[in-house]
Amino acid sequence: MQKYTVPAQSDDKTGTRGRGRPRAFDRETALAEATRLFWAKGYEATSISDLTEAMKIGSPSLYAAFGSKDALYAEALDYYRRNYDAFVWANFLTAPTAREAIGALLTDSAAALTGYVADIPCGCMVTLSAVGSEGHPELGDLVRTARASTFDRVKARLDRAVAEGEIPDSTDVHALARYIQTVQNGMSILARDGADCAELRSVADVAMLSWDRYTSLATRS
Amino acid sequence: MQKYTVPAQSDDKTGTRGRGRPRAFDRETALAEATRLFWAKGYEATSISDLTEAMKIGSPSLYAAFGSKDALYAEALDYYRRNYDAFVWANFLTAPTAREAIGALLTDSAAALTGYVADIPCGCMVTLSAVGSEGHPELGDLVRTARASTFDRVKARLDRAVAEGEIPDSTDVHALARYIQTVQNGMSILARDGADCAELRSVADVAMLSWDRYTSLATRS
DNA sequence: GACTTTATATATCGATCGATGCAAAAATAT
DNA sequence: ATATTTTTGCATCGATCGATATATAAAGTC
Repeated sequence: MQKYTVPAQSDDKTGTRGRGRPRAFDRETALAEATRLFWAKGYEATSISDLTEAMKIGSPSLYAAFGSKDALYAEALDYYRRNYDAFVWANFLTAPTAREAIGALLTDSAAALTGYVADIPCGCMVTLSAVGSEGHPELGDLVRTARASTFDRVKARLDRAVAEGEIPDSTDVHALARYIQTVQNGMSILARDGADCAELRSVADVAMLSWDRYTSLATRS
Repeated sequence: MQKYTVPAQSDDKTGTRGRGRPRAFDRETALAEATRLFWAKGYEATSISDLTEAMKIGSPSLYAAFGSKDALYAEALDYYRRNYDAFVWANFLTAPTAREAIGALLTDSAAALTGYVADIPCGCMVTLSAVGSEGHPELGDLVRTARASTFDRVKARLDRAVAEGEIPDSTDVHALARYIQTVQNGMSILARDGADCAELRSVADVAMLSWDRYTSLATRS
């Protein structure tokens, strides 16, 4: 049922000026290339020409397979989530305590955002996306929702920690979750500007000191 | 010596189809409008048409006065620095202790980045600028340098605090400064997504707990 | 092997991009 | 007043934007 297959390259060294259908393309591979391009350059700065060159297809194929630039970007965001979120969230989700979960989130973010774990662009595609500032309200909502999911996941974990008695009942989990989100967001910008993994790790270490202090305060106004 | 003046509006309700020179413009006012537009929408998403409309001038006037879109953006960055940096840095620079300086920086950032102190776009123009990701290396260097200045100012203040004995000699001021920079950067992204001043203030409060903990550790490996 | 379907490359669309030539009108000088 | 300079609005430039029409070659069907 898959519509786009790659038929063993069908060597197009024929003298016929390449017209028609000399080569098919793999949709997922093309989407991967588009994702990297959007990730590295952003939505506005990435043109259809850039995309077709990187995806090694013509623009009609792009539009037939993805519909529009907007729709392609939306699919790229989903591809990013499916393939790269685990780098940051895997250990968070399995950590036994909230402290270890948050620590893992920041530590793994330091590694992932600096390209330390794989050959990927620096910084988070979602965090650094400027889409939606004007002219693309739907995509703007999409990336804002994606950014909010970081907060939601962290806050849910903190709520659980309160329920389990790991941290005091009086803890302002909303403020603490916002703080974690802030630190992780900030790490993306530093990573984009060239900060390395060790530097972001030290930031994560310092950030966790607030956790210790905050969760050890028995009562708050 | 000023080249662009505004001659009391020279009411152009004349029947003559407005050709020629019906109105002069104030360069600084036009630059202010351009700055707001670049600030709110970013470099790529802001077109010359957007600019000329907001600045209420024709494109030839824009190019005569500023040279190019790149040059205008560079001037807008400078205008931003001249007019809005004080919101964030004024109390930092005059605070007697490093702790108060850092606290003021984060607190004032919370207010400034959310438009609490003036009718300005949310988030830092420099921090959120995606310029330089491709095609504009010179502007990219400019904004990266501007972003680095935050770190430089913070680190200089921390070095002074060490020299004055406010914080221990063994403090890793580089890591601490990077941490502060990270938090402030992250606040810009939250502000762009609609976080309000109170929320960012609570983030600043949590962030300062790391300061207290970090600077009270007598020895470090 | 001839016919139909599918998906591609070429070429190009109208719109808009950043950037200018030109003529007219305000400001200035004489 | 007249001439010169300055600076604008109008019109438009070539290039590129996102998106398509058309023609052609591969794959599928019989």
